[in-house]
Amino acid sequence: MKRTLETIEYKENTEALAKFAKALAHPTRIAILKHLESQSCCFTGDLVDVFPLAQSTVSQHLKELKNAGLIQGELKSPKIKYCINQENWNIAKSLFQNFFD
Amino acid sequence: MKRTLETIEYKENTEALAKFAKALAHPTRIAILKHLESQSCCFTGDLVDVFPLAQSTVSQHLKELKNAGLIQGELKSPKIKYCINQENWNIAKSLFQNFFD
DNA sequence: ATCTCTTATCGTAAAGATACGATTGATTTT
DNA sequence: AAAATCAATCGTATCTTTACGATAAGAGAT
Repeated sequence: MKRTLETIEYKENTEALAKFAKALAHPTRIAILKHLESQSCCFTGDLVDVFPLAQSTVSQHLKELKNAGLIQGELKSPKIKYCINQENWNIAKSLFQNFFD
Repeated sequence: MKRTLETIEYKENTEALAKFAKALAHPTRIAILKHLESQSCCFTGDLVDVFPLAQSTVSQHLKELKNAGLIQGELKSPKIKYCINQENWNIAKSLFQNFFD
């Protein structure tokens, strides 16, 4: 992407909100989060069974959700248990709430 | 993007939510919407003055917001007045609300 | 030590997103 | 009719995203 020379300065929460929105900007990631909400937690393999996607693709989506802070993984060898990160989830929730009035 | 052969079937609201999230997935578009909320309405030119971006770039962001249904334009020659599309705004609002419990 | 199971990461290809300048199109003013 | 104004669209370049298969990495079991 050809970037403008000057870096744009956005208000405090604008970038945070955009970052969360970006994490939610794919139906598979929405579905993963819905699944985690209903199950409270689950393993990567469970998701690979649910979606007709390659294991590597699911793993990549999980990585993005993790980078956005919306989920966290815990090693339960040999599996990894993923859960919602409640703290950041609540932050995202209030950011969206405030945004929509 | 190398697409999978079978089209994934998501639940009713999953794609709609992802579509709205995608529209919000850029700080400039968040800022535009915030501006429209505070001003109730504004012209393209106003936004070009606010952001250090080319006129064509701002226009492109407006187009995406319009395609997502979050805003609508009205010709007030020779300008175009953009406003929030309240109906769809409320739909987006409730989708996010439900999603975050 | 080797094998198995599970998941992350690497390499890669195709499509999409983001930015710009230049041009076009529509309307209003001169 | 010509000029000016405003915003959309076109053409283009670059970066990012999304997908896959293949490989690596970690822990537990044999």
